[in-house]
Amino acid sequence: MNRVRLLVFNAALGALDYRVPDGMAVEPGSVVIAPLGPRQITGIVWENEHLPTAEVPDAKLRPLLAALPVPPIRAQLRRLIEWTADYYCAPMSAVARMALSSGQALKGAKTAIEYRLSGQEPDRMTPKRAQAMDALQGEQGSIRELAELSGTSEGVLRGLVNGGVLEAVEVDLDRPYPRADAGHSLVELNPDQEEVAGQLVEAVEAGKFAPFLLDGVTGSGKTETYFEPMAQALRMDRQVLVLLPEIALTEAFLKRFEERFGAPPVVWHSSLKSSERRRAWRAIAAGEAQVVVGARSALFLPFARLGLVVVDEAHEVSFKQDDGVRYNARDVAVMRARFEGVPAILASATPALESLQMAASGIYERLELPSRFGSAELPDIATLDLTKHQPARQHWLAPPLVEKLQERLDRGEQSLLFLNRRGYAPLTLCRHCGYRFQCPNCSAWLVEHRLSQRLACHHCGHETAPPAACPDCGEPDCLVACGPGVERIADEVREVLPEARVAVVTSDTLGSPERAAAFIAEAQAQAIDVIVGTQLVTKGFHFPELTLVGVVDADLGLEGGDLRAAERTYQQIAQVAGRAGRGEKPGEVLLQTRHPEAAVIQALVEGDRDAFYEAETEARRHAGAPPFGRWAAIIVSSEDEAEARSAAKLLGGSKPAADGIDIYGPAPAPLSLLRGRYRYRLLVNARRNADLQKVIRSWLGGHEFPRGVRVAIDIDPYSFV
DNA sequence: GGCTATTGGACG
DNA sequence: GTCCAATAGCCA
Repeated sequence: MNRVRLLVFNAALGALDYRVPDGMAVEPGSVVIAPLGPRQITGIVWENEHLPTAEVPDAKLRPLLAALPVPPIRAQLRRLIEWTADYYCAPMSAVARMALSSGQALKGAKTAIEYRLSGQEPDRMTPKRAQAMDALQGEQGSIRELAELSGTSEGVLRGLVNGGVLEAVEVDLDRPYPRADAGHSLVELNPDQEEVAGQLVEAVEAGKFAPFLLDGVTGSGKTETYFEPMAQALRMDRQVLVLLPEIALTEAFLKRFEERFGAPPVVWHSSLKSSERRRAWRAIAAGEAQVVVGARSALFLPFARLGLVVVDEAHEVSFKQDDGVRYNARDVAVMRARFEGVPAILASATPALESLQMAASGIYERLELPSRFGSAELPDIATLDLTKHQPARQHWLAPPLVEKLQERLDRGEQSLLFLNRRGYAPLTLCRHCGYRFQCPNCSAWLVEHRLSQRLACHHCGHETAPPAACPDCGEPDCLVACGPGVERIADEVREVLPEARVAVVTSDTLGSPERAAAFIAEAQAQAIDVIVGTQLVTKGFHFPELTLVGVVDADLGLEGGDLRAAERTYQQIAQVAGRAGRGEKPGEVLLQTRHPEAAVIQALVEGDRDAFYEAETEARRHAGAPPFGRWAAIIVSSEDEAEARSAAKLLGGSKPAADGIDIYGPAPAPLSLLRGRYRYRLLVNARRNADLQKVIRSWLGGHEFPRGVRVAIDIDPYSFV
């Protein structure tokens, strides 16, 4: 009897055995439809020895219903799915689902009927028919397209179809992508870039796993450098995966890519339409998509012959997925390259400490681009002590910063103000009774968005219109906005520099690729004088006339005291500073701070990255954090506060005592109410040699929880939220 | 007894 | 996850 094991797309079931009916051909990796009770489910044929399950007698097995018309998921990707599920303590089915991320593609080709001349003569010739036959020589298309082309009516053409003069052809709706050409337009590299590019090209040629840390200062031309190994992969007819942290960044990247390779790459992100998704997925699986640029979800795409993996802005925290399967795309990307046996390039101007450590210990090869491209110099960074230079009441820009902005405006240069807070004001309260507007689903204040006239929660999407009177005491016109968001800073700029053209750049205003492209075009055409933006503006953008960067609140990121606060602050400010002085003119950066003596701020001012990383390394060693130890967070949540608390307590009461493992908590999670769920958190710290995942699995595996309770495991947590 | 809400187990 | 059947809870 021909039986197979399936990984079925159901977290609770995992693996089930089925019988392969006569005449159906399946192999490991085949995507199939199987019966489950009265329903049908999708599954992937898996190796028995990789997917244990309870033995079930042959007689109980039901036959598979169908094999789907897609190439089998290759062993390399199956191993990656296993590794990811194992490392992040996630169900394999949830990880596998990310690989089959286009339901449409699984159904196979979507075809349409097109028509072309068959060579047969019509039984009866009319002037219209002659005109059509004349115009359609060598053409093919739908009836509508051909009618347009020939200047005749659809009726005339239907007549020709019935008479056999036009023959029907079935065509694949998913048109092939334009081919990228490795030699389309070569860019000139400086000697540093040449050297690094040469090494990377060799690595692609060798076709072996090799992880690289491409460590280049902002503006050093990292992208152009890693374009060369990409070109090498194209010459070898191998595919390339490029991961970018934000969709907003892809526009700028696409433009540079097209200039270099003569055709746009295939893009992949969560907001693709289902038809685009199908087209991309099928082209990737067929090996026809040459270069795929995507957000982290592109990691699990079924490449047919991957030749290189690139992670750009590899330090970005947005590579850490925080819902569903909580994985870090940067780390999984390296594993993907490893299973595929190809090089991986992590590119960043401010690498994560873990990445630097990997380089220091010889696991990653570090390649440096120490200077900016061309004549550009790194900008001067100085602090602006807010305790000495106080902004006016209800204002947040200190006078010296305003003067600098005015100077740039007078010279026709651009400025950028960075504040990592969307909206107008982070808190609204009633002047009369002190009532604060809070989200009903989360323990968070509602943020006022004046542009859209809403009070919005940034965690769950809850929104209301600002009321005319206080909902608590009923006093009319009593609401006051507290603190600044980017919209409010933009208002302040318009007030102090009335003639300046100001643009607000956040995920609210730059949500779609079209709007991102429009903004970039406007900024490059010098139609904007002052850009006010959140972390979205810290990366990727290249505006040669931008010579001043003001960080509105350099201390903001240090609040909250989480593990990576200092590193994130350093990276964010170094990145945003890197937007200044990328052209001929030198750049200047002003950091508004109340703690000019803080180590992070000092390191930025001195430009002493090594000193910062050394201090940070010591802090990590002390906290048992990566790379010296590892953390995991276990979040117990329920819509019922008491239920969540008691479940968390129960878990806490059964903490295992394992060597090299410490467990803390439970305590209310930093956001103790999120999207209507009450949350408690336990933290697990493991020495480097302890098996963190194994301890957690056996600890949680021995527990039954009430229905409403969810337990989420976050390995290597980032946000600590 | 007859109806609905809840819960636990099976699904291969 | 979802369906189904057994069970508990409720009213008449």
